[in-house]
Amino acid sequence: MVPTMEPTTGPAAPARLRTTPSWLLTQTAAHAARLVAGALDALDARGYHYRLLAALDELGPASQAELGRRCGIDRSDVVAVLNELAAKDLVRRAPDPADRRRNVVTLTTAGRRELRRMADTLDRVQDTLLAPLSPTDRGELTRLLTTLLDHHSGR
Amino acid sequence: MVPTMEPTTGPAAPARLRTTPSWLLTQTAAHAARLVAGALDALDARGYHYRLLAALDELGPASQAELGRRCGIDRSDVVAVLNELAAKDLVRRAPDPADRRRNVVTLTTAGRRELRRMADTLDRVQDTLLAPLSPTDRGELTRLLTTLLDHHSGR
DNA sequence: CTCCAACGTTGGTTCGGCCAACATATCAGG
DNA sequence: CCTGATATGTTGGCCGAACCAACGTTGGAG
Repeated sequence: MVPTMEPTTGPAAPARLRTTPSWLLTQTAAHAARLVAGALDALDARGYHYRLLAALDELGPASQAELGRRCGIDRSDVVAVLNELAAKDLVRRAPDPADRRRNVVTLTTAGRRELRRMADTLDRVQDTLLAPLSPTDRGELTRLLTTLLDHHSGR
Repeated sequence: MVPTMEPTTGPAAPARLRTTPSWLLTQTAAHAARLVAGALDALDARGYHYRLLAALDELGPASQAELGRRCGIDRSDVVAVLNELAAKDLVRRAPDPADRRRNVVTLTTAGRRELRRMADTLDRVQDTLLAPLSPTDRGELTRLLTTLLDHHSGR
């Protein structure tokens, strides 16, 4: 299930909070996460699933550690999510002959198809999320956030 | 304890993610949350504690439900956090004579002092967080996020 | 050959955000 | 006046994202 939380016209938050960037960031992110979760829920997926599928699509077959590093997901969490993806045959996991420590994770055809559905769904979510912003503002926001993200994730 | 996660120069994330606003938002928010949590941890506090103290300082004595509404914190969570704050004498909880369903929560002197410390700490965090942005950009970011937040929280 | 590093895996933890249920108290309508 | 809807505080849960420690296996560099 997924949170409902419709337009509950809440009273204004304290000014001290409303003017604190970190608060603005985490709150808007929370709203974004709600939208994403709600949309992915209909596809029986979560954020981690999409991230891994997207990475696999872009990188091609990769090890679990590599996937985790790319997506900012802990190795241990990658295991669990990959189990779920494999159970749905969206992904295949095979031992790497070249390095027997590794598993080579491969995107299946069904996986690629499912990724597409998720991507389409999420595209619509982005529009809902950014609804009040002009195209220019959307670009600005992306630029600013990218700058922050690059800065805070080791260059 | 608090997550460490220093500048682990991670490999670039998939482009599909890096260009998705909701992803940028949640990721930067995660970094922000780490910084905030780390800073507040030194004061033996969490985000919820700061939010409630800040709201109390701005609203004056208020009921728990009101506080929750203002801060976007669930009633049930307010109870727990208020217990912790009361245990440290940062806050006092008394039954409202005018409406016996309610508790009137009051900020103590120690509470006001502690709020100050937190606010100072968090001010420094904002600077760390926004380090790579010019003053102009910081303003822009604040503006954009505020717009989004207002839009998505019932006007 | 020996260590150390990397990998996958298991089994935890924390924090923010939720929901359901209940008892008590208030309040508005019949 | 009574009765039913509504608000409040409280308890006790749940979930997702993000972490961490530890273990056995495997690889590689010295």
